[in-house]
Amino acid sequence: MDFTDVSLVALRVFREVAERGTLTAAAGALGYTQSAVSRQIASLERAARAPLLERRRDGVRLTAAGHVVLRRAVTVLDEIDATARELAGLPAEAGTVRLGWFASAGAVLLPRAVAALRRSHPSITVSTREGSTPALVRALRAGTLDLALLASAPPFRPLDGESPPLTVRTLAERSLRLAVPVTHPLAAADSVDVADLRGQRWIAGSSVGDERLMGVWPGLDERPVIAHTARDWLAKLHLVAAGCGLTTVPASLAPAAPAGVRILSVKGGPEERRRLVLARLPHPLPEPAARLADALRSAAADLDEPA
Amino acid sequence: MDFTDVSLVALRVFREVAERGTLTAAAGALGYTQSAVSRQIASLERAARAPLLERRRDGVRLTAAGHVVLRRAVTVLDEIDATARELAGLPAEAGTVRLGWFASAGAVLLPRAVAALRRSHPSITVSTREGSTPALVRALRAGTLDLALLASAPPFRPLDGESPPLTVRTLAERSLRLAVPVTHPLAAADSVDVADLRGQRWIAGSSVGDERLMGVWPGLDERPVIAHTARDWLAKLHLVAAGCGLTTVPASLAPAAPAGVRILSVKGGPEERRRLVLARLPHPLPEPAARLADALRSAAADLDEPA
DNA sequence: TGAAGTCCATGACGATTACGCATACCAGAC
DNA sequence: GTCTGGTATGCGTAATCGTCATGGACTTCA
Repeated sequence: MDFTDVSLVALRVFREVAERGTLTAAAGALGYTQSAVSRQIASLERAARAPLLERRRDGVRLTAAGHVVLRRAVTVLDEIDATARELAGLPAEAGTVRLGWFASAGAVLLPRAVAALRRSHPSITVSTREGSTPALVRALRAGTLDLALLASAPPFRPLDGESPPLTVRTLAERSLRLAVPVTHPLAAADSVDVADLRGQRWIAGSSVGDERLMGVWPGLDERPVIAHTARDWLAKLHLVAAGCGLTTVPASLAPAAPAGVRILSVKGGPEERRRLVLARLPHPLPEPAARLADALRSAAADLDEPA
Repeated sequence: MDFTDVSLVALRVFREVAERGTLTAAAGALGYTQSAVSRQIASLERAARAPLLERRRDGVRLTAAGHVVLRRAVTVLDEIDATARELAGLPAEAGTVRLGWFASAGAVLLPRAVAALRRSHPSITVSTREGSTPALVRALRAGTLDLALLASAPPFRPLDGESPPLTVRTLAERSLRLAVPVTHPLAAADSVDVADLRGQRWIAGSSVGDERLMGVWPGLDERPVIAHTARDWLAKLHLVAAGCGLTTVPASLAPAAPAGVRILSVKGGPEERRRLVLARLPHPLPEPAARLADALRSAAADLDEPA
């Protein structure tokens, strides 16, 4: 079995695995069994005469050979899909751009930029999906996304160690904010001191295990009390409005705060800088993607100006 | 069955069929049965929801949809094969050029150009194969060749009706010549009159059926006597040397005439112009192919000068 | 320290697929 | 008619590929 005899479904499975980071997840996404995916990958590795995945506790990562195959597989599969569209008489998908975004960008920046783009370039179709930073980074590498809106915190590491490195452009850099109920004593002032945050009840992000505890003000010198955990921003903010606790929010989310919530800055501690960045593969960007990138940039700038 | 689910072997089979012009020939080349090829094509057409081949008495021709699929298939298969090479640690085949040639070019122009190129650009690898004009044209379209050296006779039609049209460059245009044994009465002069060709015995090219009878001087007002038929130039010329008959030769072959053969021009009839042309796909040429094209051009020019 | 959860690999089995063989069909040459 | 190109197709067999079920390695939690 030579590599020239690989099957397209094996390549498709491999791309999905590269994007999901897990055989099991890829199987779910494809409607296969984990077993089937495992076999497909095994057969692909046999054809390549080299391991393509490095098996780790929490899933898999691409090896060097894996990156080679992924890059090629993406162009092959894109070509096949383009053929299918061409045969079906559909216009080439030249006018669409695929954007991935981290949840914090979904409430304000994303709708504004997409609306602006629809006004200025009505012919461009934007399709987007939400995802975690690693998922979006993998999707960029797998060629499933053109652009990804990501959050980045100090020490502003590169998004992944792979090569070629992703191109990253900072759209906005502002300090982390605090969401408090308007009924809360702290809500009286425009800003609070970090010392006043001791003993508060917090609404955290994903349950636990995340490297840093999202939602709780970083660097507190106590073990925080987690009253609730929620991934969804709307839920989080309404929990805050209901007086269930405090939480941190990126400054860019401020315009979307519902009634009953005040967004404050926090003084007295180390500055907590947060970046909103736009990432993409280093290759030249297709035209519609470049236009969307422009729209995102100016939407981010507008966000900064009036503040 | 969607087109996105085609199998690579189906694409490979299809490319081979496009190149050979016949299911049976493709089957032979691939080591398959004609039956298997027929089924693969049928399955491909089912996936494409459109006939890709037009069945004719003497084989098949690509339909419009067939051309779409062929173009895509070529890039897909090339990508796959490049992946295989990359995985095997082989250098990308960037330094090689594939040339096809019509038999008349094989004795003089081809060896000279390849030798010159080896001197001037030793790092370029040239791989060549001989073939009939339609076979070479199909191979160009199937992406199996970068360049093709072809013979062309009035009325100098385009090589095929397909689009995009092939790029054709004339390397040399000279008149058809006549090969006679040195012992023949006609060999006394430098040229013969067309009237003297009546009643001669001829050595023709491929048996028959070819649109025009190769080897016999065109336009004779009699039914020529075919003494022998031979496709191979060495055989033909030695048959001439042995006094078995006369035959026509392209002027470019003159330097390769063996002892015992004289190459004469023919006066008194309509001028019989023959072109030696270099054909390729209209896309930009890879660097090594451009160098070989240069070498062929100058070899052809050198051939013309000293004449 | 044991139970439960994550992940991937693999043996057994069944359904589908894809091949080769033989044959049918069609059209042109003689 | 018969022969010689070509393609299509019924049939039997062998290989492929999915699912199911299980096992092994490891982490997390009580």
